[in-house]
Amino acid sequence: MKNKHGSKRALTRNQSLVFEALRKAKNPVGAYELLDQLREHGLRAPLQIYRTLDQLIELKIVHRLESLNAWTLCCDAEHDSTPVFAICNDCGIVTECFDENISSNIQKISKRSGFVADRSVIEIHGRCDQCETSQG
Amino acid sequence: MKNKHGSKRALTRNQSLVFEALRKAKNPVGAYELLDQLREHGLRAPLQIYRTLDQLIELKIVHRLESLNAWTLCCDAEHDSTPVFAICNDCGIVTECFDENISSNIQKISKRSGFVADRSVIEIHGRCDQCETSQG
DNA sequence: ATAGGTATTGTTATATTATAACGATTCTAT
DNA sequence: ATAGAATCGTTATAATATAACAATACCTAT
Ligand SMILES: [Zn+2]
Ligand SMILES: [Zn+2]
Ligand SMILES: [Zn+2]
Ligand SMILES: [Zn+2]
Repeated sequence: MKNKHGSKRALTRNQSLVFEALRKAKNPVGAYELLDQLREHGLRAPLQIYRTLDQLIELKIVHRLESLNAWTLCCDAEHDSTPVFAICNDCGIVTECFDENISSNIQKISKRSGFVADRSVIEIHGRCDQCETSQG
Repeated sequence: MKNKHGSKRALTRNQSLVFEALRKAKNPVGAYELLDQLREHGLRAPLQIYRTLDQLIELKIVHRLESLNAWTLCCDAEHDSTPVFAICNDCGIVTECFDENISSNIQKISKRSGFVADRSVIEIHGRCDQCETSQG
């Protein structure tokens, strides 16, 4: 994904299309919903979407939400720490946040059992502030 | 799932079948794999499996691993706190563990943004102690 | 610039995972 | 026993994801 100079390569056409679709969406988007939206721009097959999403994940600008089967833009291209996603059951909004302690606790819990962590999935379901206050 | 005395009801036939299949498995099992195994005992349709799994989750004796699309027995029927699953990429073994701090951190991270947590998914992928030490 | 090899992309087909709809059966309370 | 509610079985179908291979673009050395 990087060119020979190590700098970031511009996004390919498919990558840009998927990126823009995700950027315009309020909430995470499923693969087939992306496909529907991008048909008019020439994407016809699921694999074109899935491959592109994998590439954008590799580039660290997109995350997959495992408990939703959906994808969302990363809030910030630079983080190394494990993101924590807060997912609202009502409005579907997803907030990416970080917590030093959670990351270090995962390290600890891993070391305790000799487990070497690689990738963490942390997805909290509940109700966002807005839904909580507006509807009781 | 509880009878009128509030005590735990015995498992139904389907529940027992799925429970036993999970108990015998070393690792989490997918719905269609369960279906294959239980065909000889009279289960024929995916819904019979999915419904039963939902019931066992409701009974808090089974967990679903969101990042695997698979299910596993709970290590301990009594916990209230959020389980943390360590999933080995190599051998597929899944260890359910707990960490007071992680639970309280999730509370904090939630409160910070007014989010009210409901259900947490924490799944750590990596290599288990055994795979790590045996194969370098 | 051109040929040859490599990596990426497009396309078709298919696999895997999950749910909708509805009738049959069982359970529950009177 | 009987009516209503809940659960279950069955068929069909929806939703999500990948395998296989051909076509195209890309890189490298001449
Ligand atoms: Zn991020
Ligand atoms: Zn909300
Ligand atoms: Zn458990
Ligand atoms: Zn292992």
